[in-house]
Amino acid sequence: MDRKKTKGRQKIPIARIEKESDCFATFSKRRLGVFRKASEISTLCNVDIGIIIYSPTGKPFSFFHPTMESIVGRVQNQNPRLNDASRLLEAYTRNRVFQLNHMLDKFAGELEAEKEREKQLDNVVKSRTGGGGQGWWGEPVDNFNKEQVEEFTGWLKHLQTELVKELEK
Amino acid sequence: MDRKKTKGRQKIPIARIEKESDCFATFSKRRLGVFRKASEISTLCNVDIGIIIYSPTGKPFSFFHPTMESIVGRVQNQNPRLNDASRLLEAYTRNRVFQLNHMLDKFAGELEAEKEREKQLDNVVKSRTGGGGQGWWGEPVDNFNKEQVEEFTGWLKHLQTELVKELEK
DNA sequence: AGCTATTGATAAAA
DNA sequence: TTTTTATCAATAGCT
Repeated sequence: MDRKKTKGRQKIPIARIEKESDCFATFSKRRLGVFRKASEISTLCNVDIGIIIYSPTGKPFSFFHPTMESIVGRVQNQNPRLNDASRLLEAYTRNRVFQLNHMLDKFAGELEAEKEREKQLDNVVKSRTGGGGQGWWGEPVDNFNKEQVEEFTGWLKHLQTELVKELEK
Repeated sequence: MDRKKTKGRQKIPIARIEKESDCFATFSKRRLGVFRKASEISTLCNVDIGIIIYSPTGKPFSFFHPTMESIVGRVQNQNPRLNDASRLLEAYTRNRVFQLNHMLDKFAGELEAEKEREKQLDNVVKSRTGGGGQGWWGEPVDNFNKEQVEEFTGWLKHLQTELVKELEK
């Protein structure tokens, strides 16, 4: 007998999903769906797009094509004041690397591989935030947990977005 | 005979659509599709999302959630910009703690004393940022090199000062 | 994290 | 552009 294995996709109302586990599952699936759609339209029509979305737990996720700089850059051209915000963010990034290295040096200084890892971290940071890339999810990042990179870059992008929102008022 | 009226949807490669009219048509439809998906996920999961997309002709379109509510809420504040700067700083600090813990976890996981040190670091940072206290620049911290604290808080102060200067303009 | 039965999105045509 | 139709793609409910 061939009973159906599942009910398959069912129609749901577009309203708050109260059950937390369902909400998280839906968010995971649909977030990827939105990013995929964004990627497709940017490729099909050769247009730039940027998305920021916060998870139910408040964690920021983002998608930019080709780069965050290119998206935000256009806004900056219309608002000269934003250049200052950009400089701030750059300074923040530089200091952050310094800060992290310092912390690692203090708390993990005993590790032999530390120097190498610091270098890797530095490279990751540079490659994630530097201009001229092929888009943020071009090449995979070796030697580094992808989730961690997402968290980190997500935060940087989050900060810039907040600044943009603030200064656009 | 009932010949089909159209071929219906056909599979297409995700590659640049060269024909301009097709490209524009696809952009129109898919832009709405992306916005609809964004609206749905924000409703289903009660999350915030923002999208900026540029049309093939360079015209910007955007979708934000929430919209009205968040703006109205800010207007009610006396000094919304300073509050935003504070909020930024708080978010920065929270993320920084999270990030540092992750870094330590990743790069110094081998250390036996790691957990203890993480705890110490966490405590230090928490005492810097602790809610309802005298503010993050309060009293000095035990269990931590004074120089390091100064360096760290110095950077935070610097960031806040810069933000305030920027946002007060 | 995977699997299907369904619903939903959309390419082509008008 | 927007609508209709036929088909392809995304995903809700289960495991």
